Amino acid sequence: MADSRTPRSSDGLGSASPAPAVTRAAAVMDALAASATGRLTLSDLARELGIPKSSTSNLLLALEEARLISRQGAEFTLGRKLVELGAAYLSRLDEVQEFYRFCEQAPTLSGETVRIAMLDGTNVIYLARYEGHPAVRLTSNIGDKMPVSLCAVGKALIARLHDHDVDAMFSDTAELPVLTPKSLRTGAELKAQLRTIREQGYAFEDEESTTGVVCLAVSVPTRGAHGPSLGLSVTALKATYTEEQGSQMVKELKELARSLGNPMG
Amino acid sequence: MADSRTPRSSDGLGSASPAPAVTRAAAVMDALAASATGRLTLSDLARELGIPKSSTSNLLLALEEARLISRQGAEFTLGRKLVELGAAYLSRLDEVQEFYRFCEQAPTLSGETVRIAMLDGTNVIYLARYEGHPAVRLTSNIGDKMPVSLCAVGKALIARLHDHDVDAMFSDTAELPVLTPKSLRTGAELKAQLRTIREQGYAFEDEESTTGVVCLAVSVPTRGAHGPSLGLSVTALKATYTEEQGSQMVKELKELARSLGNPMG
DNA sequence: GGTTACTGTTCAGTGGAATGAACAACCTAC
DNA sequence: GTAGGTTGTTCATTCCACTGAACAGTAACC
Repeated sequence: MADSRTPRSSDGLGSASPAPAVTRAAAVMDALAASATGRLTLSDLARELGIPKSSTSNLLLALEEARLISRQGAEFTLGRKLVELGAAYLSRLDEVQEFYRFCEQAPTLSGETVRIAMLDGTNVIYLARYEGHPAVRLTSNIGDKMPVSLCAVGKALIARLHDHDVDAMFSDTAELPVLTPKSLRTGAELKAQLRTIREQGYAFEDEESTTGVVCLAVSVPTRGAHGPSLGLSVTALKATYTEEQGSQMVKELKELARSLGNPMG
Repeated sequence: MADSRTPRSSDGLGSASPAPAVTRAAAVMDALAASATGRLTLSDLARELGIPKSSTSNLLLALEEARLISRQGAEFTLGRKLVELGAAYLSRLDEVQEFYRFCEQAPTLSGETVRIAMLDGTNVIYLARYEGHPAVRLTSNIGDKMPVSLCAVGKALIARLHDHDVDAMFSDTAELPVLTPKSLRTGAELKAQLRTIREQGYAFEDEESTTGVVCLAVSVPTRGAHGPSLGLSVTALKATYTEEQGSQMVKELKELARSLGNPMG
């Protein structure tokens, strides 16, 4: 009862938003990004987002004109403009621009796959990858998302948050996504690891996302006050990995992180 | 007289648009992507786009909530969500997903820098890069844009268009952007090359974007009816480049292109 | 201190965009 | 063929988001 007055609050979107069309447009793109095939029809979108079909039609027309989405017959997909904009975002991240240059100066790392990733909610997004002498090529691509609990970079990045922020993301009993038998299962397990990570200054992943693969990661000091939270990781084969090699990698990762964290490093 | 009635047509945006807020939001992101520093204030944006400040404020609030832009003090930048969306777009392009795998099977190419790019208006956008044994590492990054007239891929891609489409993009006297003394200068010069490219089946770039560097490129047959126009290029040093090596590269590029063009190649 | 030129915010009035019912154009089905 | 399920489109009505002027807060200038 009570204030069932607001007719539009039926959708889950933020309550009194200033430019609802924009919020909805973003929801459309999210839905397309989240859908399995990346293709949805007008009716699909209208149903999923709880927007009247006629309004959805208008919305899609505007999005299409802006090339933020693309119409393919009766189906809609994300548009090319998004590649452009995403690239523009990355081109402004000096850390990414400098990443390749710095990787080459790290003797141990240069033989392995090094990646730089960004924290995004409870996921990390891989931004760039350096493969010195690709013995094993990872299947992961730039832009791929990975739950923080499943990878070393993810753990390194949330280890930097305050406890109550982590608590807000994961309750102790929260069920975490699982990819291998060694994947962490609960929020509590994850938080226990964070303590170790904070003490050591780096994170380790032991076949938690891919069997046969281990990872080391550190976080990059954030430049300025508002930049995204960035981290670096190295991937190695469990079969050939040694602690000795690991500590050398961590050392080099930390150097890289320091370089990237210092403007004009 | 007559229909000077529409008060809002003062901005250069498409006339009667259905969801103007969306069109404007896209314009905001474009402006941020185009600006030199990637940082603009509310007033900057309002002035540049010809939108009242109060409206701009609302727009920015909604964009920020959707994480399509990010506020940093008084300045706005593109938002992280754009990386996510751009990545989602690319992850649906099977050609890009398969690109790395196929590159490794090309013996000559595997020692060079191979790239896959997408046509976007009068520019190409580089989507992925493969560096087998990086003798020379290019400074270009994924997502970088390049005018079609300045690179082999660009020329290969517009060679595929009909003449009248090319004419619509470039008049004969159009002044093309110039990066080196060898850059093409006019639309007419460009169009003359297209004929050769169509005959040969590949495009060549002779130090037109970077002195000391040559490029070969072919276009990839478009899958389905609506996909983007994709092309492949190899980069080599002019100093070590031979015609013999070139014709081998073209052969392998064409094989790659054919593989990528065939679903489940 | 006063002036000017900015910044971004507030708020009431209003014009245009969102709405939903009715529509048309398909399909499959039995 | 008629019914039931789609699909996306159209259009008059109505309400809400946009507007613009007035506001407040800051910075630089003489």
